[in-house]
Amino acid sequence: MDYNFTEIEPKWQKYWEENKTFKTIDDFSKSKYYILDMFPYPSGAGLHVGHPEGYTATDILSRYKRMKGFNVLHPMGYDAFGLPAEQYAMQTGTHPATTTQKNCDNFRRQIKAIGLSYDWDREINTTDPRYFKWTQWIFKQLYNTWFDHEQQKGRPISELPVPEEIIAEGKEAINKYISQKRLAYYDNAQVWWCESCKTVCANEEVLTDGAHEKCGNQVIRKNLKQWLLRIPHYSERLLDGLDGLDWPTGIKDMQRNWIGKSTGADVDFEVEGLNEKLRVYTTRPDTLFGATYMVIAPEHKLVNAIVTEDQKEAVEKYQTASALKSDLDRTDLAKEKTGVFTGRYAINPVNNQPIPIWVADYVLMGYGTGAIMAVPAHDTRDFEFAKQFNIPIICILDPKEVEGREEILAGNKCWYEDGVYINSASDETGLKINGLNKAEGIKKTVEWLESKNIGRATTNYKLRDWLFSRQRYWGEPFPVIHWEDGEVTLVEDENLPLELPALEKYTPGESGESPLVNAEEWLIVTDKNGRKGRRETNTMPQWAGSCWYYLRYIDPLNEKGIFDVKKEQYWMPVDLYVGGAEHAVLHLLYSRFWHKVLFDLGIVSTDEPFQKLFNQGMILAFAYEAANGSKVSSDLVEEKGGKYFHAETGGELKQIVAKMSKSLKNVVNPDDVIQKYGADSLRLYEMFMGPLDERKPWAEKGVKGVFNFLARAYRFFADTTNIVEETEDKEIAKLLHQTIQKVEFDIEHLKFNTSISALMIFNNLVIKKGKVSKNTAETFAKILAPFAPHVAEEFWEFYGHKQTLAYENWPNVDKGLLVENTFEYPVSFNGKTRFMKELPLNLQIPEMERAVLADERTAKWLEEKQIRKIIIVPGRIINMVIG
RNA sequence: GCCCGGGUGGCGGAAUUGGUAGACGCGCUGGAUUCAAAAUCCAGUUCUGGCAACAGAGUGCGGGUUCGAUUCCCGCCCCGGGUACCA
Repeated sequence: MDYNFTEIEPKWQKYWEENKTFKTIDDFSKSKYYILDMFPYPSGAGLHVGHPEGYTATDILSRYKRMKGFNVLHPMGYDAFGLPAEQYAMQTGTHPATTTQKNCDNFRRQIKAIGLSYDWDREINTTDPRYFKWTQWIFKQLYNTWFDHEQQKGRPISELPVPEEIIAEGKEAINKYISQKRLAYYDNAQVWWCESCKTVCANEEVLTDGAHEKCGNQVIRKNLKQWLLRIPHYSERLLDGLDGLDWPTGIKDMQRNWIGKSTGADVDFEVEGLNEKLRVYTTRPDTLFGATYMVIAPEHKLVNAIVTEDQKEAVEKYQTASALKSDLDRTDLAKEKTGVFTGRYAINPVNNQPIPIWVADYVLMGYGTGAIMAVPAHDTRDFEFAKQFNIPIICILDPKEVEGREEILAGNKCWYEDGVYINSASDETGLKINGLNKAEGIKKTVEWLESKNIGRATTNYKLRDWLFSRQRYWGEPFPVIHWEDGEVTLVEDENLPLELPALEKYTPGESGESPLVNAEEWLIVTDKNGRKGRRETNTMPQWAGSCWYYLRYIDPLNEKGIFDVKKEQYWMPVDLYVGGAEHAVLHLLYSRFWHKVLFDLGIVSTDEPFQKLFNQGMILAFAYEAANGSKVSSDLVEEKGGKYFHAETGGELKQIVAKMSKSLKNVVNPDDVIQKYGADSLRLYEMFMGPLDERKPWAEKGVKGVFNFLARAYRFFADTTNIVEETEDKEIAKLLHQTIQKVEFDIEHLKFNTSISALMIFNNLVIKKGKVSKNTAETFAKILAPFAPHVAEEFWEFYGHKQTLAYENWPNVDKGLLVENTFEYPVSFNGKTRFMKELPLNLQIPEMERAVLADERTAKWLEEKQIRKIIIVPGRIINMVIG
């Protein structure tokens, strides 16, 4: 009986498809389980073996949960807007929709060949007008929502209270006021611009070295009219929500860092000879006594007022210079700090001392107030700056028993941890914190500031407004019209979706406009009064479609609404969401933001979308490196006796592990693996490689290993002569139930590698025994089914069943079979295991002691030694302390 | 620099969370089968010494706690990811 996977697998894939085996019914009486994969961008290259890693894991869990009686929602779709299809259109004139369609068809074919149990009737595609109609609809909700900070909740814009004085100013002022509150707004924004892609990018899409994440080109700053979303309003909610989620701590930490909450105080400083106050934000108001200078950002609006006549030239020169610098230059840590004295002094409110005001670009306009008080003794950046410009450094926090304390007290070393205040009291102002520690100092100083009305406790966040438009064709059009009189209106719901016009040319406008400006007929609109308007030519970023797709799977064909309310209440939240960690902050933060807005508006029933998140690790591949460190393409590598050589130069190469890449020619295509070993082997190997969340290299030899397991299992379990109608052998029965238990536990904990190992161990035993009862064989087929569903269905049919086993009950563990009467104890002397001794588990400790002492092997280890102590842990170990 | 992960045989990785380190798989060695090979089956395989029984060493490094540490604590080193003048 040969394991003929090329026959078995298409047979069952056809069966599942024809019988709609995995169609999900909205049966509200059953317990639900919503298990979601991050949907792919359908690239022209097709799947690589990294995709099926997460997909297989969720498929195993889905199949298992079905057998456990759950109603499982397990859908797939495509995040299909994106630049590659548009770039291809520019080169060839092929409509992006055509390219996208083709790529999706290929992805679907590849995914189906893996035997994944998706409900294909729920497939969605973000570029489908029936889908993006609702993306546009959500945009309208964002536009028509404001955030009530008091209630910490998004509310309809119609409920926004407008102050009397604004109403008095008239309609224009009211509209302006309202637009300042909308979660989506249109404004001039300093944005990142990629000259090669001819589009703006969100902060998050710019890498730390200033390169565009998508293309690697260096981005520049540009001022453009853009759509932005006020995600920072939801900072606190986004932070709070994390606590209740079952997510990897690393991802939660990354989101927390990204939101970047900090608490401190705003403090107002009088400026000498000027009727202006300089407001700073500090997290360390307690160190005010140590403030020896102040810094304002070069773009600060008070710079011109503060700078004195004789410093004017130098400051202006500095402002110009830093305006020209890219953000990369400004944030490059390697460089030295720069700055210029303004010539003017501020008054430190805690002791009325004048301190110089400097302009320096290490202070950023976009955070806090764009101005700081500098405490060089207790802040490393200020310390560096003060050293450079010979500004006094006054230590006000005694670190006490710390190495280098003298240096710190002398102001030669920076100290930013806790301590006891010194030099921190003023009779004149009444603030005295000497002797207190950091926490007490902060509290007392803030109270003092507030009582004098010169400062207040404040919270700041790093999170910025989300730049939500792109100068692209292949994205969702904004349902927005800009009228000639300046009014902005949204397209009526009944006129959604607003579809993309056909274009002849996909090249973007030079001035930074999207290709949509070329579609004149689409672009220009006239209302019933003859007023002319122009449609928004920007389109939404790719994040838009992926922000809410998990909601559409719930009711994908609904034409009347975004989804049915009852269905949403039944299926949400997503119970398990599996995907790559590269979406840790972007997609997952954006999604959570939209979801919370929809929740506040009463559209969805849960505050958070994804209850449990799991990140699969990246699949890497072997690559080869020459002696000089250069990488060698895999097709030029020859293996001889476990060593690797360059096919042309003959030089020995080192095997390394690297990301799969076209240039290294080490990309593995699942199609090839399936052709050679079958889908069940592909699935098994994806899971057997190692823990799901770890990065690990693909090794074809490993695929062979799991293939051997399936082939061995097939030869045994598909052979009638091995399957007998008898009561089961005791050893097999016991191991079978241990295996059920192990597999079940491991699936629940997403430890698929060890569950497969357990199945192998069982397989090895029955083959050794030579025969097995029919009942056992059927049970084995069931527990194998989530992992290798094709071959499991084949066994099931072979044992005479007419229906799929996809909905058979998961076998129960017979606990009675697992009870052990004896245990083989490792007997150790001083912690070193010396021999094994089997003892009944019901033996009392003194009896056990006697039994071990009576053992002749014990005597050997006791020669000339005394027993000091005997440690016995029933069911675990026996250890004798001798000496 | 800071925040997360992670370092275990020739390789991928196990270890019920303090109790026999190396499950399972790959590779390798020997044997069976075969004219031969592939496939398959059986045995062995952490390292060092020994024919063997056995002995010693061993989970990145150095300390510590413990009868007992891959697991807990302290101090380092290396690799991966994130972040970066956020006051």
